[in-house]
Amino acid sequence: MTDVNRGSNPLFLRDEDLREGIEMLFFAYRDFTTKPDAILAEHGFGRAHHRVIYFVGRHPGIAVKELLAILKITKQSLARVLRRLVAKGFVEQRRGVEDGRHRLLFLTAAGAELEARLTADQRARIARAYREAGADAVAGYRRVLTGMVDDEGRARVGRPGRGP
Amino acid sequence: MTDVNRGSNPLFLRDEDLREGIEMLFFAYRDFTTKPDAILAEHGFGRAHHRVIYFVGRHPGIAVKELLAILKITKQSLARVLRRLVAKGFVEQRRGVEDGRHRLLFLTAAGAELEARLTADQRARIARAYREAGADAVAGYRRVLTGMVDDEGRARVGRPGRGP
DNA sequence: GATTTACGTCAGTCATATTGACGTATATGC
DNA sequence: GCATATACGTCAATATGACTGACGTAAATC
Repeated sequence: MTDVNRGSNPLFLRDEDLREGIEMLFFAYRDFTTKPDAILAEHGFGRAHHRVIYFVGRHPGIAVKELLAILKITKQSLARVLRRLVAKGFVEQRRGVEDGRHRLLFLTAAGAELEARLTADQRARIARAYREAGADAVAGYRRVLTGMVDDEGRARVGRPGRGP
Repeated sequence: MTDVNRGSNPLFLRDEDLREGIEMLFFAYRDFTTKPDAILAEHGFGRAHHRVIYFVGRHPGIAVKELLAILKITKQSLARVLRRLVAKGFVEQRRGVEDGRHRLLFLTAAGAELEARLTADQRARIARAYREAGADAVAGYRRVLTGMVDDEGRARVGRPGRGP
């Protein structure tokens, strides 16, 4: 086991500490989705639409299969969400040039605008928390959360582009 | 604005940094719920049942209204979940002594056992991430996440008992 | 005694997700 | 070139989770 007691104080993990960690994650996620949910409701969209818009914006030209790997849902679930986003003109599909089987996904101008609106509150929330906590705390936040996600997801965070 | 640049390095927040923060939260939450979801499926339960079991275990004797305030869902949504948990013998309702209108919620022995199973993976996950990251990082994680939740939720984290 | 509070419930609706099966177009390997 | 694998779409059935709106009951409070 590496890096035990690396900090200034030894790490005694009581059940109470662990539960606090669980709850903070729950509350943060809950409050993190409140504002976007309200914006999505204007269009009759749900949280799933937000996730698709976010990751398509983050990885322009992402293929359906790669998006499925990020979201970890079935293609049937994604299809229904994607269908509406395309129908309403927020997402655009283009046939892949190198591999004609791929349907590459892009945000339209309207999609990019909606993405910005949806993410604005979340970005502001993160920025505020980061500034109030300070750079050292941000580094700690990143270290802990990175340790919490599975290897596969760890590789995916903060690496924009087409994917592997 | 307080506490800006409190750490060893000044805080320049690029869009990239903020998005990374958003994504880590998404992936952590996603991976955090995978294992419990599988256990819940054995009983035909969903994530909502886990949340109720967790918070009833955390606050034995909590009233329905207080639970609704934590979960931020409608009483109709809670009722359906609670009904099944009571019917299957995981949660128990007792009429309040001081105030006869309250239905106080408790886990049964089976409920406590299920709660332990459900939370085991999450606790292990947090514990591992905490140990690998070190005490300083944990303090940072807590600082940042605390800044992210709304005031109301902030007061609720890590304060077991009956509630206000 | 009237009002408020806490809780339960019926009814209808919608979004998100699942499994399973089938079809089509394209790429790849022998 | 043909067989197979891959990427994607779709139809169908089903379940959970959440909502709004309305109505009822019991207990506390003013």
